[in-house]
Amino acid sequence: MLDLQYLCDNLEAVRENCENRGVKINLDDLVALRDQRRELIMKGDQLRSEQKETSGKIPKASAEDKPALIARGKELRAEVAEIEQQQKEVDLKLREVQNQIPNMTHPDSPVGRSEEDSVTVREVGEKPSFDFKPKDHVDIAESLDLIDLEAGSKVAGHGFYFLKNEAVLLELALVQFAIEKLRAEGFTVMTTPDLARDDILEGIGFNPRGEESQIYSVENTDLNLVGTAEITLGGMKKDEVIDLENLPIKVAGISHCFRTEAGAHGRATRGIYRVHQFTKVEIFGFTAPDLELSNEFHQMILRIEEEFFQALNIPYRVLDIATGDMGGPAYRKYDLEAWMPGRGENGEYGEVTSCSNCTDYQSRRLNIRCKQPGTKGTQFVHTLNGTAVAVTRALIALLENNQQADGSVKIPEVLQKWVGIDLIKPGS
RNA sequence: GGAGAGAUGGCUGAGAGGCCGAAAGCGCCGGAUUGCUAAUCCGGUAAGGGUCGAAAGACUCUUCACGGGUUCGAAUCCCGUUCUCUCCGCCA
Repeated sequence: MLDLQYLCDNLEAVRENCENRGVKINLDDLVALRDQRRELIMKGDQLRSEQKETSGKIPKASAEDKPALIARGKELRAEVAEIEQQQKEVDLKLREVQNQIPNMTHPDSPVGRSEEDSVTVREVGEKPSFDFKPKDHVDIAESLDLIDLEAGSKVAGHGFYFLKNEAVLLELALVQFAIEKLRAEGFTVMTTPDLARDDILEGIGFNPRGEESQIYSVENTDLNLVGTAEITLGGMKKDEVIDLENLPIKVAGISHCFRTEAGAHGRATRGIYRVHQFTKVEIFGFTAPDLELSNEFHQMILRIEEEFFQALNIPYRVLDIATGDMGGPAYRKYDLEAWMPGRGENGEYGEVTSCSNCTDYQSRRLNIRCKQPGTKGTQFVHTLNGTAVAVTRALIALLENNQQADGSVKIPEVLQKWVGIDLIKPGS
């Protein structure tokens, strides 16, 4: 959510930004509602002021003056209630409009409506060349007995899976490797709740209930299965005031991610590329409200994400995501796409991680502020998030890039200490 | 799941219908003083909305977990909710 005052003071810039982001919105409504709100506040203030004054006189008033004052007090109470009701309604409408307006955008983000408009920043690593037809992860997993998709469908439906044997060890190894790396980078690591309340989801920018929601919600409660630990890691500081000297806060969390994938039917449904549940290690940061600092933090997250895939020896490219494709809260967003030799005809890149600088868009709604000792007031912190590793996608890249002609798969060296072997062989 | 206790400013913690946006302490800021990794003294110090103002600021309203209610008037009384703590039960 953006600041109301800011929105009204920068209508043209906001209008252009909405245009670039592909968000249709009537900003005139916003201004009209803001004006209504202002009038109601002024009227209400005036009435409450008189109300205070009236009731304040009563203890000292003479017996003959009292009844009139009390009667006036009753009148005022009714008038105040009326105004407050109107203001509540206006505030609600205002909030609705405000929530649809996306964050402002980094000046360097490529302008465009779709994925194709994103810009490749760099390609890193050498794509493996095979002297055989590389298999996709489903076929590899089949011959090595690593994933049971049918069992997943049986117990929970399409989009669920069982990892088996070395795939289990690989999941744990990927998580451990990520955690080890993040601790070395100074992050406080944690495991997080897999459920969160509606208001936390909304604060982060998710729409927990509704037709096209990506979120599984639990009936008869205000709880939802989280789509990412970004929700819980960001939500953990809700309503807090943080001393400036304690920023930045660097946290990372292991969680499961649950996504309904509503509207994604028919898109890359094979295997474990698009699933309803996966394990992820998420990076999250709270910084001072200073673009220089949060942009720097953003670059650090990107660096960590890249180093992770470099260490696994998986080729990838970095995309600077176009305005129309980055979602409401982000000010700037990068994706890492790993090379997946089994995708498409001759291999394709597939998204494995992303990272966003959300500036104060999330913190405003979550009410996460910071305070500098000795200064008046508070400011909303900047929040950032990124994926250290999303296990299923990383697993796809790992299996497909490291497959051998004999059907075996090499384990990247950095993971071997956890997996315990250097090669997954058929029938082993 | 059952019983009880609680939720007050950045933190600790008083307050028990009007004199309370709220004592005191800590912390923080400014100053004085002595000098020596500090002590003492004095003063200041909540957040948010709105109006006016170029700004500094002035004025005003809201906020004592949240939502209702009683009342001319609620941190204070009543009801509901959430959360925390203690005890009991159950349980990995």
